[in-house]
Amino acid sequence: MLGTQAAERPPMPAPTPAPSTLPARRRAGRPTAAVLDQDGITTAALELISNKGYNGLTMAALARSLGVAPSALYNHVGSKDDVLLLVEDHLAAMVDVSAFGSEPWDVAVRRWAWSYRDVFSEHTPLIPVIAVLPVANAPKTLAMYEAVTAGFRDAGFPEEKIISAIVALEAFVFGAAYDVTAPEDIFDAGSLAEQVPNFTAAVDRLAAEEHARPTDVAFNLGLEALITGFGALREAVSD
Amino acid sequence: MLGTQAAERPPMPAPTPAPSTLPARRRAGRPTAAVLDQDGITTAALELISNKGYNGLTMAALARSLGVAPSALYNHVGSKDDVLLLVEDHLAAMVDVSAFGSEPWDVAVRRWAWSYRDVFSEHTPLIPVIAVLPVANAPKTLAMYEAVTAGFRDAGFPEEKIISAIVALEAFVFGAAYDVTAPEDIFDAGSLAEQVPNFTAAVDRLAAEEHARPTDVAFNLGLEALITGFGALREAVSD
DNA sequence: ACCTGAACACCGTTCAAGT
DNA sequence: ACCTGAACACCGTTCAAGT
Repeated sequence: MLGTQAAERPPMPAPTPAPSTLPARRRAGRPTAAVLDQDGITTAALELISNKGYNGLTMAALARSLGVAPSALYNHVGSKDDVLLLVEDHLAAMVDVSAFGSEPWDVAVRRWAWSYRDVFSEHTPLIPVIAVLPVANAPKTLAMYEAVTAGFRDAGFPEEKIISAIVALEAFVFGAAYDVTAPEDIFDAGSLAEQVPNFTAAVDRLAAEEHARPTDVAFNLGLEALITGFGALREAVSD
Repeated sequence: MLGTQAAERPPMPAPTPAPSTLPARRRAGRPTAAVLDQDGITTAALELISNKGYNGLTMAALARSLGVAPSALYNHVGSKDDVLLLVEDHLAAMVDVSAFGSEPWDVAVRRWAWSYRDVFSEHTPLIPVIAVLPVANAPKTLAMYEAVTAGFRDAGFPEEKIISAIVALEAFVFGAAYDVTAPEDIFDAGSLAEQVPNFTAAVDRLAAEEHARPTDVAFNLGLEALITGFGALREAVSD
């Protein structure tokens, strides 16, 4: 018993710790300089998600990767949802809105929508958060909306329809982001195949036809229909 | 101490319990007739979701509402995700596909899509589950796909495009289901309003204009664009 | 086969104590 | 103000024991 107990902790810790590459163990109490901030938390969360996925993003794991106790995080965020919000806003800044203002409207929408889908298809657990997210709490997300709205206005879109069109496009983008993550054989009816002959035939026919990823073919089909439909709403514009 | 201990449990339980309206406490061991099945679990889960929302749907709460221990559930489902799958398949049967085969294609798609959105807008936590769900495990969901596929084929849709069109419509429906749940002031930029003038103007303009719910206006706009765009893919058909 | 009851390995979050 | 450490009230899931 004594032997195993001794192994748990060094018997005489040095009063002044020797210089070491190991992170010095922090004593309780306020550190002289804050070790955490929202940017650092965001970066660590993204790193964790990239390595372990969203199941690996726990407050404990996040704290560990930052070298602090879990409770320390709550000095900088109100909840885990706040962390997800920080991540979401970071990702919104990566969505490509550069074509609005430089390219024709349809080209700009196409580039924006594909980029938006690609970014969030790797982060679908954020979608429920975004959908309910007041934009006031997400400045980079808001900046994205501003760029897109300006693009629609300059393209001659009637102002009262701009938000509705963006909301509809965004709904399609989010739904399509989930579809990207679906398993390839999601439409395999298995033993029930003979009970759904039309469906099975259509699935087989698509598989025989396609070269591109089915999820990309579907996204392209829907996006082009939306662009065509919404393009007809535009009023005559000079340039 | 003796007093409090006595209060925890009746000191002498009757060997044969007297008839009572209280549910008789089950002893350990296999009951003579199974008390659980998948239908009962599904019904109890729906009831729980309806009363307490998805946060209230825990394996413990589900077991309690069924009068069993939580571990008993695992004789009938493999995991909590299996429970969500049972609920999803039940809801799929409530989606209105009745217009396929009796009404024109565009009317049928319109009725299906609105119904699909309405059903799942109250059950958005299922959407991540459906998106990755192999249809072989969800017979009622599969039956819905069969009805829609047959409707598209009979309307003269080229077979190799049917699945892509359905996937695109479904993506839009799922994204729109989230939008229904969004708070009304989701687009209020707050103190950042002056930094996003185009966006703020468009949001204000929409608010001044609309009578219907903004989420319904956006859904209608997108759905009609998709119906128009996809309708053009149809080949000439006799009836 | 199908139940109970105890246990396991987690969660997110709170809060007193320390500097 | 910003950290540690202990504690709280949960989770979903496993498994031996019982009939």
